[in-house]
Order: sequence, then structure tokens, then C-alpha cells
Amino acid sequence: MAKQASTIEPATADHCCASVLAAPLDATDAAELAHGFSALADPVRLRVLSILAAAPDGEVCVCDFVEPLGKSQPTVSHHLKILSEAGLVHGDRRGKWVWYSLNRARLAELQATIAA
Amino acid sequence: MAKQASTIEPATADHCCASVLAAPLDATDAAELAHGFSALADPVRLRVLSILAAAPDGEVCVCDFVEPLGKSQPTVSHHLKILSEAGLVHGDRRGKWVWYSLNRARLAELQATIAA
DNA sequence: TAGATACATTCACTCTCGTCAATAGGAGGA
DNA sequence: TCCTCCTATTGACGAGAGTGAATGTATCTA
Repeated sequence: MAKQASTIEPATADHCCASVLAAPLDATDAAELAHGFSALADPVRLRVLSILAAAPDGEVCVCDFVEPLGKSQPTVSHHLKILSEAGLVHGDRRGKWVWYSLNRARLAELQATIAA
Repeated sequence: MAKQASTIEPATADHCCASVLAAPLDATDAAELAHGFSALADPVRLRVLSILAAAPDGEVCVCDFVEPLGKSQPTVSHHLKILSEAGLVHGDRRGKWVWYSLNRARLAELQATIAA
């Protein structure tokens, strides 16, 4: 993988938690964290996460996002890709369908960075 | 006040915590939350919060952001305005200087919305 | 009052993002 | 194999964000 991801590593989290409120936060860490929060800075993507969290099996196939979100299929796919690159969701292909699930650990990581 | 703030209320938080992982999250709540995370989705603004958190008195005047951030004064002022509208910081004018402080409660609110 | 200082605003520019139409890729069924 | 369905990618467009030069506003000092 690791296709584009320009200067920012997607969801490596090697040094896990560069907290905003603890360290002085150098430019590199700030850019990585900002990249993570960018994935959350869109109402469509937040609703994607919400739908995933509410799913009984914890999984939702792409086609089932289109109608509740009111967005076209390419747009939904675009947002899922961004969430995937941020490490917030994971896609699993099964036959014709791709099932997406929530990565709660990654969400908890981001949460920890703004913990008081 | 209430100057621009188009369709989104800045930091009202009337119904405080529309969690991403709890409710189905309608479009309105999603837009408000996305607005909050947008304030965090920039490395300069994250460093502003970091600098504020590390300040001994919990306060930093605008002029003291310019050098560590490496941005022009208008740019710094721009980012402080965005953080202020998101309710994350508060500016207090004292004489010629404006001292900014961190609103940890608001940060905790945002944190709670992505709590697992 | 005049000048200096600190901060905010306006304006213009560039670049990125969200969106959709069109198209490509991949998997199952006939 | 061919066809159909599901998903991803590409290309193009408009809207918005980040940036700094120039300017405006507010406060203090002489």
C-alpha cells in the first residue's frame, strides 16, 4: 500500500500519542494530528462513523451508505477512502460487496491527543 | 455579536454532546461537530492550543505567537479568530494587548463526542 | 493632539476539498 | 465467455481555506 499519503503517514501511530496539551508539539506532530482531525472535519464522514457505530454487526457495505447519506456512490467511496487512510475504518471485500467497519482504537487515539 | 457564523452556531453547545458513536447523528448535529473538528484540523491551530496549554499563566498574547509559529501577524490573528469562534480559546483585551487562554471545557466536549 | 504600538480586517492570490458524471476494475451468475 | 452488479478511480468544476501585503481600529505615551 502506502500509495500517495504525501508527507503524512496515515495511521502508523508509531509514537502513538503526541498530545496537544502536553508537549510543545513540533510542526511534524502537529501536521500528523491535523491530518487525523481533518478526517473528522466533515459532516458526511462523521455520519459515516455514526452509521458504522450503530450497525448491529458493526459492519456496513458501501451500497448501504448511499441512501442515508444522500450522496452519490463515488462521493461515498471518496469519503470512505479518506477515513480508511486516516485509519478510522477498515474495508473488507467479500464477493461483490465491501464491508466497512469502525476502528475504535484509532478513534480513541485521536481522542487521547486532546485529553485534558 | 453573531456576525457571520452562517448556518452554524459557534460554541453554543446547548444540547452539549451529540456523540458520534451513540446516536444516528443527523445532518445538523454532524455539521456542528464537523465545524468543531475543523478548528482542530490545522497544524498551526493545534500548535496554538499547545502553546496555550504550556503557558505558565495559561495566557499568551498575540505577539508571542508570531515567532514560534513562523506565521505573519494577520495569519495568526486569523487562526485565533477561528479557534475563538469554535469556542476553544478566549481573548481578553488588557490595554494594548490581547491575552488568549485555552477553554479546556470546550475541548473536553469535543473529546467526549468521539468517546468510545 | 500627535505619534507609536498591538491587534483585527480587507483584499487578492493560490491551493485544497467536496461533489458528481463518466469510466474502469472486480466478482458472481447465466 | 458474456453480462450484470458493486465498488474504485479519473477528470472537471465550484466553493472554501490558508496566507500575506496593505489598511483600519484601539490603546497607551509624550
